[in-house]
Amino acid sequence: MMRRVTSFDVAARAGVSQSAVSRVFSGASASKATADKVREAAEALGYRPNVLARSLITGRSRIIGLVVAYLGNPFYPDALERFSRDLQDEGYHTLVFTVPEGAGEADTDRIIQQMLDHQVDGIVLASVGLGDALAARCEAAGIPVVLFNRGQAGSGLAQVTSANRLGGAKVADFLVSGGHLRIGHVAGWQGSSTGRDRTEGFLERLTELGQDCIGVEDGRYDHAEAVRATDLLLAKDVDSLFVGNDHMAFAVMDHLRSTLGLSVPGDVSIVGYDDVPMAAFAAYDLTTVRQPVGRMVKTTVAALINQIEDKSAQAEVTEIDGPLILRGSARIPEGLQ
Amino acid sequence: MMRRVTSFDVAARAGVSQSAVSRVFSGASASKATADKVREAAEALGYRPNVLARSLITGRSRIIGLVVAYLGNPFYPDALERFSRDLQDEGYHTLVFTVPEGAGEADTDRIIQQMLDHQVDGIVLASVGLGDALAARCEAAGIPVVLFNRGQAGSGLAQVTSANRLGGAKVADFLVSGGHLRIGHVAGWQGSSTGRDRTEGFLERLTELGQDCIGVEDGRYDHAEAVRATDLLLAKDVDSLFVGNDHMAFAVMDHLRSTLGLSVPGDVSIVGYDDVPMAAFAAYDLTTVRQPVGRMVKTTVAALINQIEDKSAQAEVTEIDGPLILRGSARIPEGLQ
DNA sequence: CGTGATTTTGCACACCTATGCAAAGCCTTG
DNA sequence: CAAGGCTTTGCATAGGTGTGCAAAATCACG
Repeated sequence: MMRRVTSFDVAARAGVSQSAVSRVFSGASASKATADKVREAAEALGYRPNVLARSLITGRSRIIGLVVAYLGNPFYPDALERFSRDLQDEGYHTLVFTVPEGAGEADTDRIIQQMLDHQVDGIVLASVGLGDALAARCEAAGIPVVLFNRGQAGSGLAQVTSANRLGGAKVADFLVSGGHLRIGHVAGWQGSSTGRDRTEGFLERLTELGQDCIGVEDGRYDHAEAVRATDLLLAKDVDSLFVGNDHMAFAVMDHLRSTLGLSVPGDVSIVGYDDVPMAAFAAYDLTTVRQPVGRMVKTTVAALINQIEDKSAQAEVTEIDGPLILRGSARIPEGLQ
Repeated sequence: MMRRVTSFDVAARAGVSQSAVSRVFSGASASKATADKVREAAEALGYRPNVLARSLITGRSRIIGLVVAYLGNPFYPDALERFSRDLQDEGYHTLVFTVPEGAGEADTDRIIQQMLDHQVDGIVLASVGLGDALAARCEAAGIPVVLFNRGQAGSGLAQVTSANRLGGAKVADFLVSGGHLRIGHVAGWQGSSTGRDRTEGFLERLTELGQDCIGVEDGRYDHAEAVRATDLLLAKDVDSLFVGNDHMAFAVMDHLRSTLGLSVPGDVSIVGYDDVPMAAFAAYDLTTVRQPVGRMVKTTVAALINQIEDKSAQAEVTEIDGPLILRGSARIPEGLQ
């Protein structure tokens, strides 16, 4: 195993000092002449600056910690892929941390410590289920944090979500104008801001429209729970369901069609939330509110880098609007055909 | 922003030398007495060793580079989640690199360089589409590499795959004993070893059974291509299709049922490969060969760590067998009901 | 208690880069 | 040509840890 080639080697070959080499590679000022000599020598020797040494002295690792809980919901892999790509484009890298299913305080602490140990420059918390403790501790450690697809009122943390209340309202508008009279709601986990906001926006708009919601059941973003909730609502004879995310909506549709032999949208209209790629598959053809992942990720990255480069920058709270995507899982109002 | 607390601070408080502190935290020998004093002082000051400094001097970062191309196929998020978790358990961390869609030589080079820059201790190449150049260069850089779900004959690299040839053969057995007479194959990408192996195992066994394959079309692991391939095979009047992975099989089923109005398995039996979680969803209920992700990942991690800790360890080539999972997308032989 | 073997400890240096500071170089202008 | 301003350069040090080496401490044993 050859010894690594260092800036001293390059300096020697180029006939300059080590600091000159450093300056050339860190973008500081240097004359054209020396820059050329240094680059040539570096090229010849195959020199690359040692990231670790650089991070050690600058205190900036150019690594972002991405905390994620559950990749089974296809919304998150999609986001993860984009995060990795966008951060790469900005010269950052992505260290992934997964939170075990039933993560307790202890697990959370360990993860935080590990991120601090690696001196990540910033953190993206891309998981609805994470306790507030985690966010608070990141904040306390003085590391920029952005919550992705997760809000936390009054936390003072930056956050990027879709316009969940508005999205919920759009679904209400859509179902009512579609002539549905017995509307039910399999809610997203009410312990999460996204779940609550979608539900509230939905119910408020229904009230404004003078329509009742037959029933609300918490599906906890979980397949089995969603099925259980669906059964409860069916007992109340619903003709339509707003389901808190696509992942649950698939389970609901499968249950309605395969287990109960019902027709969607013939017997029950289904509307989801997220517009994951699978929602467009013909087997589901799910009408749903799109969360614009691309823009959400770009906004998150921008907010994070902004905070990193200007520590005094205040935390922004961003909501990104997404359209209702009309497909075949819910009766479509005549005017919109 | 407080200054970080260093091993010197701990040493001072504990009344020992810095090296004593270092030894306690790096697991080297130390007397019980000093170890206790050091730990207590560290606890009081909130000291944690600086990972960067440690990596700089030991040359080991305890970071694994995970290269992945396409997370749209749910097999990979599942694997990624497990990698992150298992590596965390072993004290390693996961730096994720995504290869852009049409990645050229230049992109590949950049990714390698970035991994080398970060001095990753090992690399997992979890992508079938990656050029051999990447693998070769990692090897050249002297960093342990394991190919995940991807083979490369004669490369001398460690690799972990499922038993793809055997899996293909199982499908052949199953379709033939189910009484199918006009069998077609939407192949996985023939530029990948997984694709080729599944196809070869399948075709060889068909031949052994004295049965012809009506036609083979390369679906390139892509939705649109799979649909195109399906149309070509349907023109030959197939009664069953072995599709190279589940991800394509979903597209094929959607196309058959929704676009063409055919019944699965009534008109055409479909068998996939992977057994991603979605294959169990009622809408598809896909008969498929399971790739045991959990064991594949664990094996990969073990092989990688083995190579890291014992550089002379020779690269192992592991194949892991997985069962055919019987569901409703293909006619089931009477004996197996 | 003395001697030799073994463990523990501290010193000093290495790892590799970035950066403040002062000296040296260059350019401009009268 | 000289003076003054600006840019470039090298020196030296910091950043926080691991580790070889030799001294010191501990232990075993006669």
